[in-house]
Amino acid sequence: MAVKGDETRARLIEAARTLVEAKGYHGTGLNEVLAVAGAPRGSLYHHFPGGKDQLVSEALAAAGREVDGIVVELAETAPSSRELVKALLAALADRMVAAGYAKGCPVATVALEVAATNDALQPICGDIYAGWQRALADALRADGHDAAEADELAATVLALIEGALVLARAGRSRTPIEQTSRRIAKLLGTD
Amino acid sequence: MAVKGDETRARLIEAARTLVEAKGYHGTGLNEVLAVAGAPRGSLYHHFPGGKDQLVSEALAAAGREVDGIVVELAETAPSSRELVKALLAALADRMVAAGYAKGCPVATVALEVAATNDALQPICGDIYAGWQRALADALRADGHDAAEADELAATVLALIEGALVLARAGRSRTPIEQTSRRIAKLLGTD
DNA sequence: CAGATTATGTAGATCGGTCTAGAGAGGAAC
DNA sequence: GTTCCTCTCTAGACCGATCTACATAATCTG
Repeated sequence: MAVKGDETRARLIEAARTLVEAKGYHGTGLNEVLAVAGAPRGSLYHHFPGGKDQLVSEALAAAGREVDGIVVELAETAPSSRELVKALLAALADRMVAAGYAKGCPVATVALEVAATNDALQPICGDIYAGWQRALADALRADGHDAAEADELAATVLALIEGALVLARAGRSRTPIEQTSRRIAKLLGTD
Repeated sequence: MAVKGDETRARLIEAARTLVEAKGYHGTGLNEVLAVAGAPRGSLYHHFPGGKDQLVSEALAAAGREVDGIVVELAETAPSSRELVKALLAALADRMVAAGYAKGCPVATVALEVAATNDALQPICGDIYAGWQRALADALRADGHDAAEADELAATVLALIEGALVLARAGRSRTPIEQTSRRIAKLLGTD
């Protein structure tokens, strides 16, 4: 039956997503994923014949979509892309603190770990970031920013967000995120 | 013979520094460190009785000082803190590409891996970032920036650098670094 | 019954860490 | 000057735990 199998599969992805965000690719063992998901070993290799890399790939993709969802939700009330970015930073900071600094950017840790060593996972991380940057550039263009500059500006804003999350987790403090958030206003528009 | 011991110790730190920057804390095995350093297992636990955590701690500290050195060197010719940051970004990009994207920020990967799980290493990562931020704030103040804003501005610039390195490694491209470098002018002063 | 999924068990490698033995360079004693 | 002692450091075997991956059997569903 498809239902039960899909549930197990979803639980495995969810567990992998959480653990990988907290401890990275190498820091997350399949035993721990299985324990958190409450699934037996056999199920893992049935649903993910590609092994750990396939599981982590799908977990990263799911995490990317989760952030997309947060953005979409925030976009409904944000009056401008500038306010959207500030709201996103606040939401990411809340999420990070609530998790005891076990959450930050769900892609960054793996991206750094595998950049030079895992040709299967590296492009996946790159694609997620590219998607975020594209969406950000679209929002900036829709907001009146110069079309030619939107791409560059989107990369800068994305870098600021990622960097702020790194500093915040390293120092176990949301201060860097708040500091960066205030400065982003100066970068995005003149009001 | 104190000399020979110090050499072995230094080789172990150097090997750990390189491997940890490339693959992170969990991704770096002591066997590999020993192989690269050409040292036997006994030497490791003689010089680092605290085990892996002590070795990585000292490797991170050494990496932090290496970046300090790069900054000091660049500062001799940079006419302003803004130009210094741009030169630093270019140097980091060169270093990253030359290493086949095995180098980026030597602290970031570990900082993300251990933020919520290793109480011995987390404060060390935090301290290194705090030191960089302090130096940056001093440079900004010396450059005429408002003293009250210097701290916040330093955090933002540091976040921008860290984020640019994450995006660059994730996409195996120096483009994000170049894009953010061009945008730094808008963040740092008005010329 | 057939096919999909779960449930274990286990293989083989590698992990971090510990232990003991020995190599080799000063310094002290005579 | 030679012997011997001591202390630092190297060398490598070894331990239990854990890792990813696979194999096989039991179970469930349509």
